[in-house]
Amino acid sequence: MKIGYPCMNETLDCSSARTFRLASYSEERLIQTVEMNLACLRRILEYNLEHGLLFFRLTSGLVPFASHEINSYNWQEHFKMTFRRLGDFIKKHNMRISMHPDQFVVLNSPNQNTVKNSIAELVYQGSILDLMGLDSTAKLQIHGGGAYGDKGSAIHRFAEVYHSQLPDAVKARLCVENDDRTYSLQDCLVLHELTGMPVILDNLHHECVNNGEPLSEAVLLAASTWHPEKDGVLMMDYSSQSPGERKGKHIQSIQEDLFHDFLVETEGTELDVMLEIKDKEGSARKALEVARAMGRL
DNA sequence: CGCGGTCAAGTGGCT
DNA sequence: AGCCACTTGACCGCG
Repeated sequence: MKIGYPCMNETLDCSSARTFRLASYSEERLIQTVEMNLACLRRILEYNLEHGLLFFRLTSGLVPFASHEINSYNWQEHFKMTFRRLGDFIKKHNMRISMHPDQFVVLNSPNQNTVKNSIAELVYQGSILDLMGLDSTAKLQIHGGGAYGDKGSAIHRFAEVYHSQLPDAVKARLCVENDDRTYSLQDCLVLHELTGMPVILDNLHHECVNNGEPLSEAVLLAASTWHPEKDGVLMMDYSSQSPGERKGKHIQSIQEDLFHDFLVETEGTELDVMLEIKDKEGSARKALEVARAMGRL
């Protein structure tokens, strides 16, 4: 089992998601920013290695405006070697990588322009992983999208876009994750049937929206959608509810007893865990200790 | 130099 | 009807 955290490191004094306003766009600014972002990413990966954190989610902000029409610069070529070196480091240390395109990526939107922009964003994020030379076990995780008052047809529209419009390079990496209000695990399993995409399970979202499956059963169902060679082992997002706050809100810092219970419930299934917890690597390191003490690493 | 309004993009639940 | 949260705040103009 690999344990990790998303996007940013709070210990280090750098960000790999620096950006700028569209109004300030220039090629020079773009190059400068990407350079800083990738340098910071390198430091984060080194930190992670040093602390045994072998799962990491890359921020989608590595290359600002990468899928925006204003950006016609060939940053792929310009940063080719830097990406390759990052990828070599990742592979050398057997790290697992994911990316999570944000809420604007909606493949089943009735708005064709939204779909077009979504695909461009997926192509961009996939190309990061391609430039790093990572295989298809490095994943892009998205949600089902909107329901538009008729989730059944929204699901089928998703599948149709998947088959008719997505490049193979994206399809090879795409996964669907259950969300906290619309697409349950069961809905994601239908999407899996229609497309072959593996299903990422988020335990907190599953608490919010489910069809009565206990977590232990949900984990088995999700794991069955992962092809061991092509996809790697099941990825899960782990969090717990922030007490007294809006349903689905992530907790500030890991509660070790709950994480312990989670590991008990998932016993017997191989999985990599992404900790979606506010204090990032702090909680990830605590989780590592819990897992270590239980002999799960 | 610190604060606060705003930032490329969509959706649905809550107040 | 408008606000807010979402995998992650960061930028930038203003005082």
